[in-house]
Amino acid sequence: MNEKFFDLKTEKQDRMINASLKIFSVNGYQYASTDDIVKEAGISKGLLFHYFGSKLGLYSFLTDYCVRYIKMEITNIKNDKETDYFVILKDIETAKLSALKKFPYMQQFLIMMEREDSPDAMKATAENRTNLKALYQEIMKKADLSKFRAEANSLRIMKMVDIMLKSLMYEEIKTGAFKPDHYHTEAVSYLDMISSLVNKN
Amino acid sequence: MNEKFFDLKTEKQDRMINASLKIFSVNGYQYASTDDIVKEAGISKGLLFHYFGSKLGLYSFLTDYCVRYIKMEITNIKNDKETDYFVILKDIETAKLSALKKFPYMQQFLIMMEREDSPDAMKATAENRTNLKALYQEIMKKADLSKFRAEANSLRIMKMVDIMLKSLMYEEIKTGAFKPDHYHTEAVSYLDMISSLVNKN
Amino acid sequence: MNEKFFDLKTEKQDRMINASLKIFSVNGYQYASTDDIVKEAGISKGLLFHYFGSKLGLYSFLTDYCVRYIKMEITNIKNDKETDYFVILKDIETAKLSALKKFPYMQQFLIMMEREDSPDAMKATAENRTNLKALYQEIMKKADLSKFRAEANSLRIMKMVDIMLKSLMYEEIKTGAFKPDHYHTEAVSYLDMISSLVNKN
Amino acid sequence: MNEKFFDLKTEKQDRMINASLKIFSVNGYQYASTDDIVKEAGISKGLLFHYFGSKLGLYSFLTDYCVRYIKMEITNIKNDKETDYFVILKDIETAKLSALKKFPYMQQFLIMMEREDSPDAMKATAENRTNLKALYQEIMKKADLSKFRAEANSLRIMKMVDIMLKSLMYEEIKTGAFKPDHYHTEAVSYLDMISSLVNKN
DNA sequence: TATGAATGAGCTTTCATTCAT
DNA sequence: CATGAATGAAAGCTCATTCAT
Repeated sequence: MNEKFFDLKTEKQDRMINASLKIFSVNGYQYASTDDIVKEAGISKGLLFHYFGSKLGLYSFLTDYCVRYIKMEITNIKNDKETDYFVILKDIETAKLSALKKFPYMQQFLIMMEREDSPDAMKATAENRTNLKALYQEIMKKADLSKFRAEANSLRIMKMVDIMLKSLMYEEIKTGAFKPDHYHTEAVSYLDMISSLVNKN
Repeated sequence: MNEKFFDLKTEKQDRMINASLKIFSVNGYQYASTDDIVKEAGISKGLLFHYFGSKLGLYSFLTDYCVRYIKMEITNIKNDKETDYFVILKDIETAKLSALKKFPYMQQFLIMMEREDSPDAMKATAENRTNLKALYQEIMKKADLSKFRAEANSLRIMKMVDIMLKSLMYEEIKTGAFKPDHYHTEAVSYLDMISSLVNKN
Repeated sequence: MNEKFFDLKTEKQDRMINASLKIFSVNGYQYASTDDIVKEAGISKGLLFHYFGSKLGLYSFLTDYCVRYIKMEITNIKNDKETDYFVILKDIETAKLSALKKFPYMQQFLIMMEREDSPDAMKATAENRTNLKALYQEIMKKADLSKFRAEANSLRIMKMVDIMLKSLMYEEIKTGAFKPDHYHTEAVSYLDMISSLVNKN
Repeated sequence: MNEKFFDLKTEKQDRMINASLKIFSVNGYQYASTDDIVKEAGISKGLLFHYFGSKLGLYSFLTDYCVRYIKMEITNIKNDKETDYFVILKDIETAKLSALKKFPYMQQFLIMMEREDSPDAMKATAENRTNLKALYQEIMKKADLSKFRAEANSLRIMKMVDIMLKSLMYEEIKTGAFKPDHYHTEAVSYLDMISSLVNKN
């Protein structure tokens, strides 16, 4: 991408980013048309390609941008003392919720990114997907997994919970308008249930 | 579709079906090119359209075919007496495994079908998706959910398990060659673990 | 074409000819599909091409066949003594009417042939069109044009009448089912009117 | 169609229109290839579809455009006082002649349009064909048909003249290069002759 | 910097024609 | 003689990308 993008007025940057996130989130990489993106952003076709070179370049940039932003939100808010796996997860969910204020489509974009089936898009985002996963693992080092019942294989539990939360959000995205608060309530319900099943006592 | 397709030698039918399943599974509806399909099947472009009318017609046929096939496998193998939710699920997994012998890409195709984001493809498969879901629900009526611990909300548990199994397979598909046996072992491990957490005692 | 066509049973020959005439008449050369023709004739695709080599070859054969047939009908029936231009024309119309008994689509085919806009079809039928025109001119040599009023340029009158009759039939063909008797009545009305305007007294 | 077409330089608009008129006139709807049109117009494939959406959309636009243009020419030039049917017709012919200066293929296009046998093309032009016919009828209300001899059925005479003029032009178009002036002379000759036969005295 | 008209490779689909049986 | 499954060139159309202004 062309670094001069950051010299644009913040308002225009955000307009372009939000428009792109929206179109990619709603349609997925392949069905997102650059025509729709520039219409939504109120800019010209040429400008998009001037700054991002290609549709894939734009997608790649957005991936970077979102992962960086989410990392920041999560790093800021987390409570370093907490050791309960499920409580930490709930904190992360709360942090994500706050990221949606500025960029309403950011979460949807990240969820869609992980389901992307376009080979190009997958290649372009591989690094960031790994990146994000690493962050979660880093955070989760603090979790005290010894609280888990003996029957609960901790790796499997963690993967299951991860998949569960992503699917919940994906489902809401697909069945119409995604409502952050409703999702948050659902997510907490699941986490509480799993917690009561997995933690001792 | 043109019913004369079924008059072709079974070998050719299977070659066409397998090739289509493969290309659609690997690329998704939109990115699956009819050129690739005919190349893989070793037939001409015209023939494909002679039998299936359109790319969407082919996709629609495959959906029908797979759902019907899987339903048959599941109906045949299930043990009517069993009431344990997790044991029933394991029986279903075993049934699916056997379906893969003839059509290696059938499961992948069905998994991809449920994630399809092309509006056309979604419309064409809506009925079959509902259909398949109904079959699972029918089978699951026999499950005795009173075995679940009080903390386990049965609807949430069932949804979670469903998502879990699909994601497991999807993950294997996406990270290279899908190996039925490996998937099966994994699936059983998860089911056993969840069972031990959810069932009383 | 393959002359062995004439060794086929007359019934089959006629079935193939009638089917072809029908499909070409109704759709015109370009929109007539060989699939429709073989379906209508109850024969296989291969047979059609075995005898006629190509769609154009079939079309060309039909042109020949119809022109020859119509020439025969006209030659047989005409009254050699008649000299009134318009009476001769009415005799010809009556002769054409009788040709429709065996080949219902023959007239329509010939009318459509003259309007054909496919370059290939036009080239293939040029000779026969000229041929047919020559026959009419030959017959019309007997007409006593001195009966015409001075203001009536005989060449222009003849061309006008010719065009008029063809258009009348074309119109009936295009607006649904062509009814020979209705057409015949109309044609005679026009001929009578023009006669009364053009002939002296 | 995309209204931005009219923002293009007039020269380019005319180039695209003329090229399309030419290719459609010469080949008819079905045989007119979009490849030929863009080659003739010196533009890319994409541009054609950008402005007109589809081959049928282009055809439909041209129909509109020509009918509107011809209506304008006819409305401008006609002499409101004239009541002689044949003189009015000659005025119309003169008006048409002037339309050909800017768009040489306009008349040919309209003539071919009335003979079109493609179902799609026919549906798309039905309204405009009716439209054009209505204009002629409106103009012809001023004609004083009481001048006609008793033997001349006015409806039949008018239809005959109409068919005659169209066929004259069609014939010239089909037998090579259409020459407006030559056609005009021919048309006037026919009109004068018919006039002298049909009008009293 | 910003525009949007213009491009063309690549896709799905059609249909006259061929050829193994 | 007869079949019809199979072919593939050519058509209409899409959309990410370019470039003159």
